[in-house]
Amino acid sequence: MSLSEKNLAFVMHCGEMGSRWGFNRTIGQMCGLLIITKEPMTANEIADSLSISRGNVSMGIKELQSWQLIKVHHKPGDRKEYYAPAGEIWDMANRVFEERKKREIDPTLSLLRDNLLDEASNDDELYAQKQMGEIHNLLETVTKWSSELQRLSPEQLNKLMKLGSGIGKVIDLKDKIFKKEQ
Amino acid sequence: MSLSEKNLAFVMHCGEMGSRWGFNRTIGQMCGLLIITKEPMTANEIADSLSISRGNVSMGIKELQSWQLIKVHHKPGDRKEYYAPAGEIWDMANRVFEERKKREIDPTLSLLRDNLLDEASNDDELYAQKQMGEIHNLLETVTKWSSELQRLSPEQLNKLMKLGSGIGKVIDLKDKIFKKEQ
DNA sequence: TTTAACTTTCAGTAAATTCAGAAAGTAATG
DNA sequence: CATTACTTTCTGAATTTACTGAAAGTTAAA
Repeated sequence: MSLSEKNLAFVMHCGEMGSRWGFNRTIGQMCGLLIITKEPMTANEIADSLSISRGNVSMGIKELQSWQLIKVHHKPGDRKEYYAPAGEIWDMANRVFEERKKREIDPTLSLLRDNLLDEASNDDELYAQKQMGEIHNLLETVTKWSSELQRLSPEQLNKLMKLGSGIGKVIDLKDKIFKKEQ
Repeated sequence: MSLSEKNLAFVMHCGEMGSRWGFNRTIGQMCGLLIITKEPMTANEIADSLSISRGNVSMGIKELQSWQLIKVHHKPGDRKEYYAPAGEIWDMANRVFEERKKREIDPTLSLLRDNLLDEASNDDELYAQKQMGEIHNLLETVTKWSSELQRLSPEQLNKLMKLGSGIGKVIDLKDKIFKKEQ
C-alpha cells in the first residue's frame, strides 16, 4: 500500500516546506501524508510510507500532537494507535497560525512591554523606545486582529474573505453610517 | 559608542527571534540594531557593535537587502556605505510578510494548482485531490486577502484595525445593505 | 506472571547551518 | 598604475539540528 507518484510528490513537497512552516522536514511529510490519506494510519505505516525510522515517527507524532494537528483513533480488538488529522484544513491552518504567533510574536511583545515601562536614560534609549513603541503597537494590532478573526463564525469569516476588494468600501460605508448615528 | 544595556537586550532578543522570523541570528540582530539606532551605521560599526566578523556582516547586509529591509546612505567625502532601515516599522513588517508569503505559500500554491489540473487515476488520488483542493482554496483566500490589505490606504487600514470586535457587526451590516440594494 | 505487541526515549551519528577570517574583488585617489 | 580604503566571496571549522537503531518502557492478553 504505497503512495502514488502524485501523492508522493505532494508529501515530499510538504517535507521541503516543513521548516518554513515551523516544523522540520519529517514532520512536514507526516502532516502532508496524514492529510491526503483517507484512513487513519499506524506509526509503522507512516514510517514505511516515508522510509524513516520508527523512532523518528514517534517523535514526530509527539510534535504534531503538541501543535494539536493530529488525533488518535483506535480500532476494536487492535492495540495499535491510528493517527489522523485533528480537523478540517481550516482548523489546522488556524492551529499553525496560533502556535506560530505564540512563538514568533508573544515573546517579543512581552520584552517590548517590559522595556517600555522603563524610563529612557539617554537620547539613544529615547529613540530606541520610540521605535520599540512602533513595533509594540504593530504587534498588538496583529494580535488583537488575529484573535478577532478566530472569534468570527465560519460563516462570517467566509463572507469577510469573499468580500475581497469590497473591504475598502465597507470601511467607508461603516464610516458613513457611524457618522449618521452620531 | 556602544549599546546601552537595555538596547543591547533588545538587539539580542531580535537575534534569538531571528530564525523564527525567517532569517538567522546574526541577521536578526543586525535588523534590530539598525532599527533602534538613529544614525545609519557602517558595516564595521555593525560588526563591532555585535562582535561578529566583517564578512558575516557583509552577507547579512546582502540578505537584508534581498528582503528590502535596509537601504544604503552615503555621506559626502566618505566612501563608506551607511546602512539604515528601509522604511517605517509598518513597511518593514509588510515586507517580511510579503517575503514570507512568497516562500511559505506560493510554492505550495503552484504545486497544488498543477496537481489539481490532472485527472485523479484512482480513489486514493481522488481523496487526496479533494484535500488538496481545500488547501488550495485556503491559500488562495489568504493570498487574495493579504494583497487586499496591502492595497488599502494607511488610513483605511487604520480604521479597519481599530474596528476590532466591530468587524462582525460590519459584515452583518454590509449584508443587510446589500440585500436592500438587490 | 510471562509474553507479545506495541510505543517512547535516548545516545551516538549524520547532515545542515552558521560563522570567522583569509583571500579576492572593486573603485577612488594621488 | 600603484596605493589605499573599502566590500564581497569563499573555505573549512564549529555549532546546531535531525535522524537512526537499539534499549527501555508500557499495556493487554494468555
